[in-house]
Amino acid sequence: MLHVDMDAFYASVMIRDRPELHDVPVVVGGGHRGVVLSANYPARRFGIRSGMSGVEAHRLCPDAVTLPPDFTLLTPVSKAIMETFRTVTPVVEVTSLDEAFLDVRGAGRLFGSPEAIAERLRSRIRAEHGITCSVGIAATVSVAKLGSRLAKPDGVRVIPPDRFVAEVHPLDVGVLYGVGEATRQRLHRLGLVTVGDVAAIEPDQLRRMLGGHLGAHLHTLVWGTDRSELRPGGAGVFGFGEGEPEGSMGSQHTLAVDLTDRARLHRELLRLASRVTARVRGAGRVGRTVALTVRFSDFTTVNRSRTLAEPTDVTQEVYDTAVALLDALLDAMAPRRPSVRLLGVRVEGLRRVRDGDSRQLALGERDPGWPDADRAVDQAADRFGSSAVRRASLLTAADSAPRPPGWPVQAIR
DNA sequence: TCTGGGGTCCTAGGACCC
DNA sequence: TCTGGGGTCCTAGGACCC
Repeated sequence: MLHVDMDAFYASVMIRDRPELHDVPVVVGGGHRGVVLSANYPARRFGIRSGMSGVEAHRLCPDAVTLPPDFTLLTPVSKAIMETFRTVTPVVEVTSLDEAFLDVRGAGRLFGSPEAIAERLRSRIRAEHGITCSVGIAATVSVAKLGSRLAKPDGVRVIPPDRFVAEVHPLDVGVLYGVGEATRQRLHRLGLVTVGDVAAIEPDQLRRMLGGHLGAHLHTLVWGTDRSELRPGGAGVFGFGEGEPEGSMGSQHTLAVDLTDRARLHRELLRLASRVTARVRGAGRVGRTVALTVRFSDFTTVNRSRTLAEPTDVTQEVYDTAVALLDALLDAMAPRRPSVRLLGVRVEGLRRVRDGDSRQLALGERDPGWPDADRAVDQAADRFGSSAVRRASLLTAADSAPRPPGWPVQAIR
């Protein structure tokens, strides 16, 4: 099993063709109210890490160059790299734009040892894309993942089963794939600091201490015996695979300023619902549950959801449901008028559209016009770009400027 | 001028049915 | 009249990942 992880992927790709930025600190993401997505190694020398707030990064290194992520650049590079992986094995589990697990057990005859395969992939990626990556080699997913982390940057680390205890048991439990900050704190409070400390606990006791699933899972992690079979295709980073879905699609946005005004919040919900349902339709899916996320200024976050009688991909239905959920939430909090920092809309319980769905969707008590309006919006977006068509209620003053001939009409309601 | 946006999975309680 | 389990669906929250 190989885990291949690009080094500072977003930053590396964004500055690849800009040599003047190679040796200066570069931060991708961050900015106004955002967090750092990626930082190159010069920036990391100042203590900048991904996940940190943009403000914090700026404090650590005011001279760093900040770039927004350009997915028209990043996505093709990612896809090409994943295709390179598939030249050595068909069993590739893609977990994000910049990392994947490879089952190379069947590739030995053609390509040699896992170490040889790792070096082969690393040199191809360096030659074809001008970026480096790190590889972990082990028997299971979590150990391979740990290996690539320990190998960074630009290295390879093998952790064979017979060296697992010696190499991993002395480390902090937080290094394990699946042990985040909350679980790490919980274990530390129980006096379990290293991986070895947790390994010394009987599985039954671990389950009693932490709950059935987490206890059992943790026991496999501390002995390096978690899963060794991959799920080819992965988590649908580039869209769904062929299997029946389950799953969800959502969109959320931190507002430029916190808002209390309902009309403006509703407008934001319309923007989010439009974006989400366009993706749902584009994937040929419908979903039954609409979920709303609201983060308030004090950073408390609540979720409200409603399951519809029939699955939908109709913008108006998702929007109406999200508005109802938000209004009910805010009404329940009255007379306080909490200010909202972030809104999110998600469609859950997705499944593939079946024959006859579209007719069903257009009948019954539903407004028959909306699916047609959605289709028109999708077609115009295909031709002119997603910013070409918006509800009139989302137009700003700048949008009323004259348009070039042939530019599509914008108003739908 | 603290703390993004895209997801998955698990837990737990209540409703409802058998 | 009281007592009971199991299963499924829905909702809310939380942990985790990149």
